[in-house]
Order: sequence, then C-alpha cells, then structure tokens
Amino acid sequence: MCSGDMSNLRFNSLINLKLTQESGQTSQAPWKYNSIENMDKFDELIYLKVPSINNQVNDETISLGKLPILLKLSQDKSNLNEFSYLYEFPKKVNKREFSLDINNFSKNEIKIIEKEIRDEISKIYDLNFDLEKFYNFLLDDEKLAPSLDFCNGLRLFIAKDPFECIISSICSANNSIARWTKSIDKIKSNWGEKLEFESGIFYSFPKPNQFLDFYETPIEEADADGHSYEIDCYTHNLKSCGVGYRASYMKKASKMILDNEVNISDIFNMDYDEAFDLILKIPGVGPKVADCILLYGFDYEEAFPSDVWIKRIISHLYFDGEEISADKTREFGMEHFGDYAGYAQLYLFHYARKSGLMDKIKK
DNA sequence: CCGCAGGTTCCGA
DNA sequence: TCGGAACCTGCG
Repeated sequence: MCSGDMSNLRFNSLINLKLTQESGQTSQAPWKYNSIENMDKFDELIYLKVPSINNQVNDETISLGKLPILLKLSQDKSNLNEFSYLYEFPKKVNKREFSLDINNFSKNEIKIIEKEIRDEISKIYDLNFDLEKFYNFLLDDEKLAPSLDFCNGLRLFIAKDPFECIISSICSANNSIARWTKSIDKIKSNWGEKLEFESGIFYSFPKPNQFLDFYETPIEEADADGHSYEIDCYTHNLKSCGVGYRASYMKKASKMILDNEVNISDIFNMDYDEAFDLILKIPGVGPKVADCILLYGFDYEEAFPSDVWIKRIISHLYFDGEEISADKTREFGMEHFGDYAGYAQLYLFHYARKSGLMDKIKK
C-alpha cells in the first residue's frame, strides 16, 4: 500500500532488535521475523489513534477511533546503533475493503501519525532508557558484569497493550514458551479482528468484553450449538486453544477489568506496591506473573519477576549455591538492584541461558 | 507409553 | 504460615 519515506524513519540508539525480540520476555507473543541477507526484519501490528478516515472504496468516511497500522522494523546486524522502520495501512479490515494511502491524509495529519508511530516504537523498545548508565551500574557488580558479553543492546520489550499483557502473562504461568505462544496465536485468529495488509494477514488481540462470551470448553460450545457436529469440530473455545485450566482465569480477569475492580489506567498512576497488591487479586496471577505484568505491561522497572530459573541463578551467584525461595529471590533482587531490578533480571536470565550456566545449575 | 516442566491454587498440617 | 499435591498440555 503505502508507507513512509524510509530515509526519515530511523532511530539512532543502541539496541539489538533481534535479541530484544527473542529473549523470551512474556509481554506478548513474538513478532513476525524475516531475515533478508544481512538484515533482521520484524513485522508487527500496532493501533494508533487517528482522525476520521476517508475510505475511498465505498466513498464513505469511517471513524475508527484507532487505526491498525503494520510496523516493519529492520536493523543491519553489523550496526546496533540504529534501525529503520516503515509503516503500512491495511487494505481490508474484517473482509471489508479498506483503501487508504498516504494521499488520504493532509501533511499535518501525516505528521501527527508519524509522531505517534515514533512514540509507540520508543515505548515498546524502551528507547528512553539509558543503557550506558545501566552498563556502568552493571560493571560495578562482579556477578552481573559478565552478562554484558551476551546482552549488549538488549532492552526491555514493553507490551503494546496492557490487557493483552495481562492475559498473555496468565497464559504463560506454568507453561512453556512454545505452547504459550501457540495459544495466544489461536486466540487471536479465532476472535481477533482480521486485518489484511500487503505484507500479510494479522489478527488483533480480542477485547475484555469478547472474553466474557468465549466458551471455555468444546462441550460448552457444542451444547450451545445443539451438538450438530462431532465434538472435535468445536474449536472456538479457550480449551481448544491449549490454555488448559487457565481458561477460567482469563475470563475472570477480563470480568474484573470490565467491572473496574482492576482499572488499567489507574494502575499506571499507582506506586509499585499498591499495583502489585491489586494485580495479585486476579485469579491465575501470583507473584511471578504479577511482576511480569507490572514490568512488561506497565513499565515498573523495579519489578524482579522470580521464576525457577532466576531463583537458581540468584542462588548460584549470590548465595553460594544455597537454595533460596522464590519469595526471597524477589526480595533480594528488588533490594540489590533497585530501579534496575527489571533490567538485572533480564540480563541475568539471558546471560545464564547463553553462557551455559543454566545447564550447570539445573539441579 | 510415561515422565517431566512450569506458577498458582488449594488443602491440610 | 508453610509444604506439597493437583492442575493442563506438549514435548522428548
């Protein structure tokens, strides 16, 4: 369709895009990845607020409120100090023709849209975080320092949407990355808005009110349908997405959010402890998932998500191998790393994975 | 076929 | 307040 002028759309900051995308951060399922020659490319959908849009196909004006936009990021592997990006408008939304190009917008509107895209990328990749300063902190800690050999340019990968992050994080609990990713993909393709771009088809993440209507099991779905087919034909239910017993948690979480028992915009204004206590009330959310949500969904960088691996790593590095509880690990991390806890957790985890430390401390 | 990984919940000391 | 079993699914 159309996209921006490549020469202007560029960031100059230290980041390793591929590393950041693929470091297993549980904020959202990974973006689409294509490697072209020496370039790493990532495609992903974001939503932006825009003014009303003139749909040229049916000659009507649509007020979407938010416009889905496909982002296409690329980075030359040999230069981690910059990356470029393009954006693309959809040609179909839920099978409706949707013709938009850059000429639909005034110069000023384009300026607004491109500014929003920039802000969004900056937020998602935490580009305002001062990595150099963090590296000074890191090098002062002899246990932490070796991680830099494996993590140069690694940044936090902040969720596009806090609700998606909450549901994804619930799904990630007691789960493997592979299964968790598949489940989220199925949820999106089952119920998300279908968006067709020149570069491919994407699905949005469903909204909280949609979750309330989802069937939990194939049986439930078949019952509602009068059992017209074999039971395994019923796939539009959460269990069939492979989420297991987390299905009811997801629905309850959505309900709490809709009922304002958990108010997403309030959380942004809370202090960490208050936000932590509130999020813990959501079923399926324990301390580890709560910290993931706060770190990746709400950018509370003082959170120190403590799973079994971080527990083992901290025990090994800082407690002479003596086994400490997940709770103790979390306390230690927050105490020891302060506002850098989230980054320290990220760097330690990736370092252990890449250095072979994980295999060594596996019980 | 079975064993295992993974965080939260729930149950019973 | 704590330890430990149960939970669901995919992978080896």
